[in-house]
Amino acid sequence: MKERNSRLMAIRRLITRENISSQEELLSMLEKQGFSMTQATLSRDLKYLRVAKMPDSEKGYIYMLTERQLNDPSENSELPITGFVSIDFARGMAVMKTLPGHASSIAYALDNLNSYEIAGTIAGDDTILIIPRDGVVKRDLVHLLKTKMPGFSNDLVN
Amino acid sequence: MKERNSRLMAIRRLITRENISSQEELLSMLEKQGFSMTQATLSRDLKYLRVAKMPDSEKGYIYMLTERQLNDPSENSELPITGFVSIDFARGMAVMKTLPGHASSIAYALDNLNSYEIAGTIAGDDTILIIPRDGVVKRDLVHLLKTKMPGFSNDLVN
DNA sequence: TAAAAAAATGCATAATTTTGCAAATTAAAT
DNA sequence: ATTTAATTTGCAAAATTATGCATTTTTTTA
Repeated sequence: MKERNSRLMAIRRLITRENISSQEELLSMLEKQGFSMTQATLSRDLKYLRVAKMPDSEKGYIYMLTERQLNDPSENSELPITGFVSIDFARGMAVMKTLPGHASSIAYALDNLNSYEIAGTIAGDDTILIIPRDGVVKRDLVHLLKTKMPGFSNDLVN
Repeated sequence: MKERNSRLMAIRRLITRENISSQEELLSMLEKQGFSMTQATLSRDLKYLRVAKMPDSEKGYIYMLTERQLNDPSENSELPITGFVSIDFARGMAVMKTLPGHASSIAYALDNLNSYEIAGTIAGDDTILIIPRDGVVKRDLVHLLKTKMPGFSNDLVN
């Protein structure tokens, strides 16, 4: 149903933007946005969204998004990439190392994949910062690269 | 007290090694290890440790550690850096300002520290984005820079 | 080392979250 | 268009977690 989906989106949005410490609190925020539901449903939504509750120094406890999993089944479209060295994951982002001078061309190619997973890239001389969309995890990105990038091997993933 | 500390350690250990879904469950595990306490105390311990509870596909809900560990075994190896201006922290990352044109050389030097704390850097003309590894916090990075970068002062940290 | 301050803990209970079950709504199949 | 299967939801109650307060234990201070 459409209602449920937009509600789930709204929940994610609220959780990232506000520090919410209870389901009742979140519930009233949702109601202000026009959603009507019970706390029980919200509990199930949070479970579905894999939202975690963690201690917070100022608010006591707050909800926060954790990692997700999902992705597009569009496979193989080949991407001629040379100069790739290795890739690291940190801060929910990927740091790709390339041969000196190769960063921008590879970044350009990555951008042109127009893949959902990648929100954007920034290239230096031999390093590319890949910013994945919210909810996209390491595995999603590895999967993407594996299918789109000839010669990409797990051995190069740190 | 010593008891409390070893208990906190034990809790962290158990949480990383097992998938625990309730405080009662964790409590009985702790009792098997010789700790005696009530659920109330455990609740406070988890809060102190900033342990989050998140939905899990197999166990329903599980506890998990959030932030960090620290590090810094190797000290002082000096790094001749000039052109450094200031550093800011945001989004779990560091944004370093340099004199115009100095960014890439400093970034290069930082890369060559091959320090665990830094996953990678991206340099523009007078700005460097430093991406710390997961778990590495501001203090860790400041410590690293203080020990490796002559002339690095707290005054330059925003 | 006695006194004072701070920290930790248990108890009981409040607050919050999860869930079984039945009803309602939506999607699929005939 | 009906019937059937699947999904979603509310309700009420169970399960789980957090916390105020008094007490004990530990640490500091004089």
